[in-house]
Amino acid sequence: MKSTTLMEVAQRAGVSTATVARVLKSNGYVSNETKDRVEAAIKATGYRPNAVARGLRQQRSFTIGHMLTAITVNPFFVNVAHWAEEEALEHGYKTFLFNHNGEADRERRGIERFIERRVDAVLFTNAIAGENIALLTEAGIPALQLERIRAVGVPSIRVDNRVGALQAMRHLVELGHRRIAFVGGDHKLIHRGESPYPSVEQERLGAYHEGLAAAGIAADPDYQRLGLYYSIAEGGSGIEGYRHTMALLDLPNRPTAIFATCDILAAGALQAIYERGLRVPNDISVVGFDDTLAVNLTPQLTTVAQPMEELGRAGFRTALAAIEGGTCPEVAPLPSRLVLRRSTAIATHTN
Amino acid sequence: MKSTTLMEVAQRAGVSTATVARVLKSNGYVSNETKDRVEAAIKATGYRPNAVARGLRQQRSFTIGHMLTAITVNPFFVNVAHWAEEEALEHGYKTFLFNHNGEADRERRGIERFIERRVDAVLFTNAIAGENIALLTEAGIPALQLERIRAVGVPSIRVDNRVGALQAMRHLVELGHRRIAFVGGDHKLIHRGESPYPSVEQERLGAYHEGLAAAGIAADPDYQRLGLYYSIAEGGSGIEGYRHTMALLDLPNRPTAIFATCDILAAGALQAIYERGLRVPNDISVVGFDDTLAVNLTPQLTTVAQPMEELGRAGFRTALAAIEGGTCPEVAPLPSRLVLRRSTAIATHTN
DNA sequence: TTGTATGCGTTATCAG
DNA sequence: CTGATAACGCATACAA
Repeated sequence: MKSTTLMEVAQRAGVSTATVARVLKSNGYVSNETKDRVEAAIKATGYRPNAVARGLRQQRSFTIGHMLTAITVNPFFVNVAHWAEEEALEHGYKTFLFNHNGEADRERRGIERFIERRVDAVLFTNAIAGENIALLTEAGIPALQLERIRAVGVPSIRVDNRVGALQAMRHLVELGHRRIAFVGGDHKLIHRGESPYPSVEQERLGAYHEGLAAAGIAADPDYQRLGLYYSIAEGGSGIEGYRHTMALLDLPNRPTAIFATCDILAAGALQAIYERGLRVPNDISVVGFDDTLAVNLTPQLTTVAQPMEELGRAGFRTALAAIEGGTCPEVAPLPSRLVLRRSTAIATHTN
Repeated sequence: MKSTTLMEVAQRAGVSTATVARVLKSNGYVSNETKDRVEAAIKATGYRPNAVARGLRQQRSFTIGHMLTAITVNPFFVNVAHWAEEEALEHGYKTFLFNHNGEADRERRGIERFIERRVDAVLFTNAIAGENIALLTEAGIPALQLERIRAVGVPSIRVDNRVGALQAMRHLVELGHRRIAFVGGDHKLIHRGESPYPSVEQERLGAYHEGLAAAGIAADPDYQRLGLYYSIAEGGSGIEGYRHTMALLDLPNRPTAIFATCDILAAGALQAIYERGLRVPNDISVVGFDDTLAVNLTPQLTTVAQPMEELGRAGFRTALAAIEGGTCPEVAPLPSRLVLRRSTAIATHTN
């Protein structure tokens, strides 16, 4: 059953395709009488515009590509993708997703697909390699990096990790904690490419030290555990956080609070603590980062929320501005913020 | 920077567009000499086929639509979507996603978008309304229901919920549990439309009773809690499971095991149990369903895994068969299976 | 083995 | 106010 075309509608209404197009876009002059006839014909035939033909004609597909790290591994990515899609929808756009799984080669292939599909712009959450982004630039397709900067000169929307992390530290300090551990990403392992800004990892670790210093607490290297957030190959479980936490609990003077800078890491931490027969938050407090798994963990996790909705929405809007305006507007970093739940409490055993 | 066209490649190679097309699709006869010239021209110009133009010409967009309930709420949906996308990729296809959030009206609008984009087929995980699917059929676009059947006469790939659920029940019984509670979806609240098959909820509840009967255990209505899995409006937290579990724990003779037929429900159950100061699995065992949140919960959850990868992959393959063969092949129900982790143990306090 | 020509469904320009 | 007509980039039937 072939779908109706403009031509068929025109014939049925006894007008030309140009006239049908005019009533469809409600621009240009059309007499009310013919307009009614055309609208009747449209209804009668169940005509639906062909976006493919329009894309070819207008040299614009009303489609963007969204390159993601691994949508099934960290819920952060689904959320950003979802809200970008939602914003796109409201502007007549659809998005294509692609997961590079941390492999530069896959990222390149994904970008090639995007180019073939003639997407009007590409969002990266997160990019891997600058030379891949360059493929887009060569093709005249605007690119925008969300959250993490992997290539200089490519526009981006960053997150202010510092505000939220500082709130978390202040919160713990106010609860009387002084032995606060940090479980987070290792800048050297995670950061790629170059950037004029500090990496996400540097920001979070920096805020940890800043918070410590503000409270007059000396940093204890034993309390600082750096590594990967999760292994994509291992399916994204919290095993990394589990291992770090076990090591922390084995310390002669174990921490009374743990700041894990990813909910997945925090999930592993909670498992380790539980296994040791300790209770959160009575024996030890835990703060996460992202606000993804948080509500589903036991106990519900106090965590630093990332602005995932705004990241996605602003991401699309900015890309659209680049498509239409030719230039990509600057966007101020989006703030993170602490969300209080049930995994933090007044410090006990503080010596 | 406009992208190169076949025409430009042809001119550069001193041949016609037809010849370039021939070497591109490596069909038809092309002399080695011209083939080399054309390939050189392709490389030199950085030519990339225009999928939009091809789509118009071939009356095939190499794109499918995937209608989802709510991708950010239940990780089940991301996983199915991801694997369908992955399989699609391997066949030169891309997918468009759309979340209807449980609203029939949104589903209709999403389908209209799919039709305008001229997708070659649509996957539903899960459909809401049969009359919406009919829009596709009228447009000559194959539709396929995954996991849940909401419309008769529309092809589907189902999951055998019974096998896995029976394994779970047998597992609990073997551990000595006799007071086993069921926390799950209410067929009357969740099932929509009509189907020749029992609903997912009926299958799971049926297996519960079957497992009970096989062990010679009388079903206790107090142990059976039915409702929604989660509220999309409430952001998909495990609050439903939390409430049911609290009620179960208040019972004079509380259960020693809970079979929650969704990991989100189980997450809420774990929170309730924790809040009451009981330990899983020592004081009470918990089994979930889906294998989504399971690895990240505390303790890691024993759960009935759904075949999400196969559902997605088989979903796309079957849709492709429908696109190319005109008819949609039957697919046998995909099995679910129990995955053992750390939330189940030998029953204590069994009177 | 290669080239020519036509049309896929729109939109946009131009003339009437 | 309306209608012809020409692309958009590609694939294919048909000629040569």
